[in-house]
Amino acid sequence: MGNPSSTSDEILASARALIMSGGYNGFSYADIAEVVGIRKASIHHHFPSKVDLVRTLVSRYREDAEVGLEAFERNVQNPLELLKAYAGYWARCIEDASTPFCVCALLASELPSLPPEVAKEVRAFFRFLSKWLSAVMKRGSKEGALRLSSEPQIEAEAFMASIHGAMLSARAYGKPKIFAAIMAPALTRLAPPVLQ
Amino acid sequence: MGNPSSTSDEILASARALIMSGGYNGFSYADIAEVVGIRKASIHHHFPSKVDLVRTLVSRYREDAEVGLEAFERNVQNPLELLKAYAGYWARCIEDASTPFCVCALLASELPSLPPEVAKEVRAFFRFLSKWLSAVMKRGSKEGALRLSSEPQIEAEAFMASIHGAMLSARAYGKPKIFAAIMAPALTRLAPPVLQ
DNA sequence: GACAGGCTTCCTATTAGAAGGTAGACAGAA
DNA sequence: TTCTGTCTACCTTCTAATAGGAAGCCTGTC
Repeated sequence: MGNPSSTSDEILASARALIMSGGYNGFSYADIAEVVGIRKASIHHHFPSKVDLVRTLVSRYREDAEVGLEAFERNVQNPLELLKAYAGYWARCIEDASTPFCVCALLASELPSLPPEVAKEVRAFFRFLSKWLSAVMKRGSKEGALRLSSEPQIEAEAFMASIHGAMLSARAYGKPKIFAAIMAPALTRLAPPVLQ
Repeated sequence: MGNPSSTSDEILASARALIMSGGYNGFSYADIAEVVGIRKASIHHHFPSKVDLVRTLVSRYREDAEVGLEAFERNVQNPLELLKAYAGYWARCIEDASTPFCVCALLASELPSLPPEVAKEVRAFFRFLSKWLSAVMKRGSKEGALRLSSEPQIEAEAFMASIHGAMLSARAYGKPKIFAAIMAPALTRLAPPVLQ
């Protein structure tokens, strides 16, 4: 702990990439060991069990998202632009294949078979993202920066569902561009009349 | 082979339920053996390898979907009602917990780590569903039964993304009702002006 | 009708390897 | 010295898969 890229950070980073590709049961300590270049037993020193590792990883993932969204809000005031920035962030991640899928979206799909401690963290991520999107929708509606056709909470859930579904389609078709193609009309629809 | 519920059908049915809960790597031959009440080795008689089993399962899943959607089209002519029937079907499946998730949506999220033969079948399912939705959108647009704000193909992809994303949220929150709550505005938006 | 052969289905037993995890030793840093 | 991080070596359980055989069933032939 301390140096910019400690072993435990490397373990978390490789586990993140592996989960992103195949979910909780899609990777093993042996896979991480090979990527990081240490032995399996050394991983247990940092994370006694697989549950510890993934719990930490998901918790960290949510913290990173919190920091990232706060940064967005400092740079972008307009709620519509904020949603565009969020969708654009994922469009770039998917198109450059750096982060082709949301860790928590993948884990949520496996939720019933996940260890309870991990499931809890995944649910916390969904609640956090939903809350943030709800707040953006609510503010946008009040300021006239967004045109909502339902309650802000429902609009937030629908927006999140589009993001996750579009991500899934991009993966299924192997066509990253489909993500932006799906999100573009969803964003246009939210634009106030004056901008259309 | 022949009797209404053969052993191989029982194996496929239990594998389907197990995949729906935890994906490709979330179940084993031992799990199926316990549910069906036979020995692991007997499963290998029906499906020599796990890839054979899941390939058959996904292929059968697509065939079932084809038959189901054809039945919908015989009973419902109006394109908007067809989309409502499709969303309603999933709403019921999720709410009564009988089929709480789409097998292919779950497998698609794990696509990069799936055996190639299985991945191929999953992609075929997405292409099939996309094609069906596109045709419904196109016809609805021509007949004036749907009000599209984008190209029919894009509307079809966006609709499918909403279905999958809403499914994921219902699972993440453990609240089946959220599925219908997300789909309702999506369907209202597609209704032609005269119906609003 | 009897029976021989083949086929289907399931079994026990076993394999090789991967999984997550532990024990204990060692080297270097604080 | 003690703590940290890593190692080798090992354990147990699970995993998919195979070998070989027993039981039942169908079919054709005498």
